[in-house]
Amino acid sequence: MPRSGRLRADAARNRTALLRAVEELLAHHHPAQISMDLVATTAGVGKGTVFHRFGSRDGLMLALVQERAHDLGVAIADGPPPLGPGAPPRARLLAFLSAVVDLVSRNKGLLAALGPAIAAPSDQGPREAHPVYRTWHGHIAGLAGQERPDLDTDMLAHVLLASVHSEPILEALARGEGERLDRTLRDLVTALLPDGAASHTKAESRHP
Amino acid sequence: MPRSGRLRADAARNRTALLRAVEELLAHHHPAQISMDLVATTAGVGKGTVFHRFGSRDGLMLALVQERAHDLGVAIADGPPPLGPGAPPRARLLAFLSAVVDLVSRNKGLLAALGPAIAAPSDQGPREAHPVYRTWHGHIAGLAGQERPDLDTDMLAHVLLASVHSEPILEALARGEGERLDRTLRDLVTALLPDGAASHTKAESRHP
DNA sequence: CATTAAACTGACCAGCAGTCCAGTTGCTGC
DNA sequence: GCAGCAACTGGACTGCTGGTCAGTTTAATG
Repeated sequence: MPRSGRLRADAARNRTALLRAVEELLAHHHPAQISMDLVATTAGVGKGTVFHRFGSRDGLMLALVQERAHDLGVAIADGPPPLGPGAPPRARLLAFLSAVVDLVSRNKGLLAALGPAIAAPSDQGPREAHPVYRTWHGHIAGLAGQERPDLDTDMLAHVLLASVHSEPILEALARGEGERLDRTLRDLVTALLPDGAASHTKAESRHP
Repeated sequence: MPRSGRLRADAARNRTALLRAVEELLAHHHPAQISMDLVATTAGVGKGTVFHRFGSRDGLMLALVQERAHDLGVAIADGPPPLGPGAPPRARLLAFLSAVVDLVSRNKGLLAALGPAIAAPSDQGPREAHPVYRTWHGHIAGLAGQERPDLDTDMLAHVLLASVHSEPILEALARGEGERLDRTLRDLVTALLPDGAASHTKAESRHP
């Protein structure tokens, strides 16, 4: 898997063709029955090309997820409130969770693709969660920690994110019931971070 | 996969040998690298026997999970409070969540085994969640609904259960950090179901 | 247009879940 | 006790998968 320098014209074309192919296949088939051969054929390239570019099945899925998550990443870093900086943590958190639910809802297969990729390739030691998960997790934990530094916000963030990995919930999302999940997460967060929870308006978070 | 009538002596012996084998393999290896061939060899039987008894890889995993979950199932149906009937819903819910976290913690691979089995074998329509998940989900939703019938407790139960399916959380559990998860779930539930939440002591839940 | 490194390809490999059936074995009625 | 049979057993076999590689093509550069 070549480093991300400038891609040759044909390479770039094939790269996007492959991502588009996965995207489409994921919309109509369950991830488990999408073979790399099928992806390659759909994209109109040889199978070797897939592995030359993405290294592995997980690499391909990861690339797709990163592409889809890119906009949201920009929005929380630089965008306008309440998603971006400026709004109070609780509002930002609620906005972020809504955005994630929305993102996942609109892309049925997105997290189904992410799921396997977040798991172990083999049984090496500590395992690295992939960048998208890390970013989302850090964002949630950070915001929650500003309002409730007394909680284990690290674990809390994992719990909240877990909901978009669960099969039954992904099914519900596929059925268009994203609103229900959004509402439930909202209820949870508002119950946990009541309106004036922060001890200081200008939050001074403690980093343990 | 034969119906669950009385098993012949040798069949019963092989059945438990196979379950023990999976159990042990799951303790030392990642689920993805446990082949049915390996399971059969470890148990000292032929591969055909595995499929004759359990039908499929998922069937085998499911059987193991059911065995492990059996005691808990009995405890919530007939056992003493707070796990069993008799205690107020909130206390039962907290006790149940602790028990689940405990169960999963003590069996690293248990939910890792359950994970794939809960997913789609192919892309048939509605998909059946397996019995253990259904039971757990129904229990949580029922208890929560008694205290807060205004909430979408069905979705809430999915969200709470999702935490024991998440890879990062399973890792944490494997590292012995079950207490952290237990605490976090506790915080969530107590925030959501405050002490005297139920409008009626004898709850009358609404089934949508 | 010549050169070169990058990119492409599809035959190939090892390993997997699941099938199949010929041979074996525990059970049951007599 | 034993005969007969259904249930059980095992391991060779199949079809498919993710991943590899040596040989070929092609975009970029001066």
